[in-house]
Amino acid sequence: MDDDPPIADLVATVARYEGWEAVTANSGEEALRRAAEFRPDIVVLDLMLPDVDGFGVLDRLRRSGTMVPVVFLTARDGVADRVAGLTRGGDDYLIKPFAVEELMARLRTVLRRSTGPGHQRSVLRVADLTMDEDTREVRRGGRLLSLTPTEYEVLRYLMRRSPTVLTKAQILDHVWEYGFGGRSNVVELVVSRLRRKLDDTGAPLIQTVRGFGYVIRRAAE
Amino acid sequence: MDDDPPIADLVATVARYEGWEAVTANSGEEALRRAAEFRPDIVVLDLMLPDVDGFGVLDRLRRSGTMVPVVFLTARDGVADRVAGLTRGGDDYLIKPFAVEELMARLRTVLRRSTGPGHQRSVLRVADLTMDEDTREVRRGGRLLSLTPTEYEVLRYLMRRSPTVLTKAQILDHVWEYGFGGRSNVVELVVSRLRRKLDDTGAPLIQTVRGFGYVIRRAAE
DNA sequence: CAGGCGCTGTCGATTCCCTGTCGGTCAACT
DNA sequence: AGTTGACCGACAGGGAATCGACAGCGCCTG
Repeated sequence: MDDDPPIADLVATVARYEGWEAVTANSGEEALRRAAEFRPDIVVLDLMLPDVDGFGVLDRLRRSGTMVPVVFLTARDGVADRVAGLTRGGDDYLIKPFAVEELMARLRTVLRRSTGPGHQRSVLRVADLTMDEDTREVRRGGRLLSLTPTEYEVLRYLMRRSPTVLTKAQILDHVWEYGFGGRSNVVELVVSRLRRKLDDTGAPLIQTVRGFGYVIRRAAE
Repeated sequence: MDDDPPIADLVATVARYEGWEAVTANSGEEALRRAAEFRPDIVVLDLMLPDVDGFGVLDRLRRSGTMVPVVFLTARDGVADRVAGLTRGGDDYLIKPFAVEELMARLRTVLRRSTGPGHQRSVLRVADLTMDEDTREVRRGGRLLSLTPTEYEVLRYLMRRSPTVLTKAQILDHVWEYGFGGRSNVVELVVSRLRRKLDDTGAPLIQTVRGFGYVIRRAAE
């Protein structure tokens, strides 16, 4: 549910890629109509709607009795503060421009805690490397690693998609904010820094596929 | 059970987040009906109902023979004094606007008193730090600390959710009253003050996850 | 009712760390 | 051996976190 098609499509595409069904709407009216018939498990609502008031949409959504969790999108200098208070219930919000993986991570988190009874932890694992998404602890063979936010995000994306090989462009598009200008070697750089921290102990985990991209997986035969 | 959907939703969402089941009602009639079929363990009743008399609801609830504990919500200049007389027997009340963590803490306390046989104490513990929610005593390795109300609430939230990493927005949304505008660094400040008191003795307990938020947990290896 | 005190939040200075750019070097494939 | 792609050291700009100083407020006390 969004205002400008690019963003809505972006979100829908990524969600579908994740294996979810997704429908989009270009106005508040349409959003409410489609939500009523589609019965979504989660709603992504852009509050910077040109014609409609995003909060109005939210109100009517709630008033119709649905408790579906909502994740809001908002511009930095927009209604960010008014939104802030809405994260209380387990709903969440992101400031545009955001990174696609960040959005998906938030959606997964909200879904996990809104549907499941207890908070079952989400722990990613590749070989002897583990990542706990609640505590943000990353361990290689038990040893705790200290990662910066960017390193953490890149590693999460690699682990989540493991053992798929990802191109640098894919990594850039998912982990950095959409519209990131830097056609540079940031990805290489972050991978390099990650390797230094990860492979400090044990065999190399992140492997280069020359001319294509990177994978994280147990060293191949 | 509430008047305006936002507050009712807020309460229900937070309760569900805690792992509880929750149903809401938009009128006194509906509240009584749903209470009869749902058989709740606890009722949150907003006394500032536009059409219905909150006390009437309470009376009829009691008249129907249920001893379910009730926690009231009321405006500051409302019927606070009349409510006070009703809070005997394990019930309680909050003045709006309240902080959600405060509400949840009260609900937990009332439930503990009403269902449990004896008053089993609720003591939170992280490493050598303990918090007794009955006596409000906080100790670091036996040494008693003197915390201000805000510090106490922030610490409780951090301890209760430990070892999950919480964003500043989460902390702000849960510990401060809903509708708190503060686009400021209050959270950072309170954490700073807490640290000075906590880490006075022993290793740092509240850790910064740069670019993300804070956790309280035993210092990592 | 004035004064004092403790609590809370704002402001701003400082420090530290993260991030991305540049460019030289190295490795791999042809 | 040449060419292309990958790696990573060094550096600088910017942003995040911390905390001292202070002001407003409410509460208690005299």
